[in-house]
Amino acid sequence: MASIVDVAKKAGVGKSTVSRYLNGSGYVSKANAEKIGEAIKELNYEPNSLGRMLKLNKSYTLALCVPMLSHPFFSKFAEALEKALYEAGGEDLSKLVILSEREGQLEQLVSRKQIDGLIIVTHKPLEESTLSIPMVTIDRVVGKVPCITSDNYEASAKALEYLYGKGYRRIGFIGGCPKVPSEVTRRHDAYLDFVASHSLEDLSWYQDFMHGEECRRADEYLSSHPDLDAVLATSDSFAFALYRCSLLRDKPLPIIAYDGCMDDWIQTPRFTSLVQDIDQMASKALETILALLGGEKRTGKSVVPTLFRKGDTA
Amino acid sequence: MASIVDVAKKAGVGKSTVSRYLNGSGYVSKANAEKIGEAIKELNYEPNSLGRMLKLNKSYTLALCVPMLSHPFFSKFAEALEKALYEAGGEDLSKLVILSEREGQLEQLVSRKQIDGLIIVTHKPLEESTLSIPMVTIDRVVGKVPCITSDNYEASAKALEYLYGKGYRRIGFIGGCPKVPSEVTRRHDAYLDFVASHSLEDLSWYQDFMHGEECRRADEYLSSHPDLDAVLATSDSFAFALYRCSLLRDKPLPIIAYDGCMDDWIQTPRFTSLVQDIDQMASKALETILALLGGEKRTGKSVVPTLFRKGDTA
DNA sequence: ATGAAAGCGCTAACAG
DNA sequence: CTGTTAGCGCTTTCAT
Repeated sequence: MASIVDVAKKAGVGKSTVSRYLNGSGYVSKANAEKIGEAIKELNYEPNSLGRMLKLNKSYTLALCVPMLSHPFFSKFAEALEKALYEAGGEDLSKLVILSEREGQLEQLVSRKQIDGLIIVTHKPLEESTLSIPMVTIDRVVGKVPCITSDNYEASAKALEYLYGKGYRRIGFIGGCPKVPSEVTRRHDAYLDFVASHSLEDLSWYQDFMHGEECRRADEYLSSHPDLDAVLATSDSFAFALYRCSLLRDKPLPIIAYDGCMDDWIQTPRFTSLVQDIDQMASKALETILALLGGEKRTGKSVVPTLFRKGDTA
Repeated sequence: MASIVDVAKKAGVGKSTVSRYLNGSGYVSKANAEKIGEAIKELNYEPNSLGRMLKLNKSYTLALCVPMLSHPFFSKFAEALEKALYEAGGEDLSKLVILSEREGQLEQLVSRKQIDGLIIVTHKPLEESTLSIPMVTIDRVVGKVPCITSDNYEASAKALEYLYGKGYRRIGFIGGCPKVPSEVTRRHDAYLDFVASHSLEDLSWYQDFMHGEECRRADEYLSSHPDLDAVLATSDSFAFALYRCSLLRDKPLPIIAYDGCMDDWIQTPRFTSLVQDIDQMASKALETILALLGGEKRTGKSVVPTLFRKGDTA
């Protein structure tokens, strides 16, 4: 495996000249540039990133931490982020490592210098040490850490008004209540404001729960609220669960679903959905973390608009 | 940030002793071990992986290359692999980077020493240079590269016999035909053998296609085969598409679906499915690549049994 | 059992 | 514009 000194030797120059040539920093004479280019080609030289990493004390690696990669929203997000990172280019920094919520793993990766930056979609408590590297969150509120989110309040309000406009009055809400400060609570805020301002009854189910329990929760919800006219569900899973349970009871309940992530796989029912712009959220997250990595100070939240998409369920 | 020499100084020993202490290689006296342990604690020392990486010329990073991370099968696989990797432990080597099929990216990562091993689920043509590092494939056949797959032939045969046993005679098959040698072609082999041995008509659709076209393809398939009794679909998406299209035509067609990956999100219909044991495939893939990394020679394929799960669609 | 020393491949002052 | 030099933090002979 040829190294930079081999190239330098072959081209008859010093290795710093080769380094400059490689990085475009500093000047290299045309003549030398040419010789170096040839040497590189002949030797089939590829820079060894490990050397640069050590020297620069950077791993050229970003980590994405998700609660559950197999969840359609998170896998879409991860996919979009990976794509955005690739497109952002840069000689190196083309690696995205995926992590699940786990005790200590993130901390170790950080302290051992294996990752440069962190994108958090989890709602797991954070160790302080993690905070020492550039970080951005999705939805989650952590001190002054930049947060990318969607217009949860406005989108929810719009959906609820839509249902109201259709004449529904017993309008429900089902969703998981995060254990840590998060922008997604704005969806429930919108619901509460909505029922208050229209003098409607609060028919919401808003609690902490685990992925996988959606079906049971939806069933319990319908049992305790037998006379709903329509529901705003905060995830595709809840929407499907509600749809199914309501169908088994008698009529399919009008439903608006957050996300609408599964349309590529499921054609029916086509839910009326509040579609988060995952691509844009990923791009903004990346843009922010790259800025942070570049030394810029960033803080506060960045809001991405949500798309209301009419389907068949409401 | 404390380095190994700081620890050595504080403990009053040489840095090689600290290194030995850290790696458990070679001997270090009880007395020194204790002093080193204290120094590490006091300094809050964490080894910088970058140094080790350069020295050992290893990145402690594995790459997983998938066609589409948002596809339920692939995201489940990635999740399982990440979990298996974490559980395999090892002081370092806890990183999994996710890559999409893309021109040149893999090659660059390899030549720049940014990944040590590769798990391939894609059907993209491979550059030769990529083959220079340890690699394992899922389903795909590439020379002597170890391949993890499921018992595609037997599982398909069993499903087809099941349909036959139910009295169906006009049994169809729909699936994508990979462009490169792959174990999944065994599913179609099983179908062809099945219709031949039972003197049935070959009613299969088996062509190359793109993700996202399932619905249109299914519709075309039903148009050209209006009198099917039942179908074996090689993916959840095809199954859903068929289900939907057949429903719109008149009767819901009996369907058996490969994968059954979406049961966590969709409760209805519950497809009768051939469920691949993704966790086990991921574990085997990891076990194999770690063995390869450890210098073992491995080759040939490793077959994981598929589960036949009765649902409501057949 | 241990320390000194060399060196992995690269970048970045610095002096020319 | 360019070469020399000095490390980045770690592992690993090799003497002792």
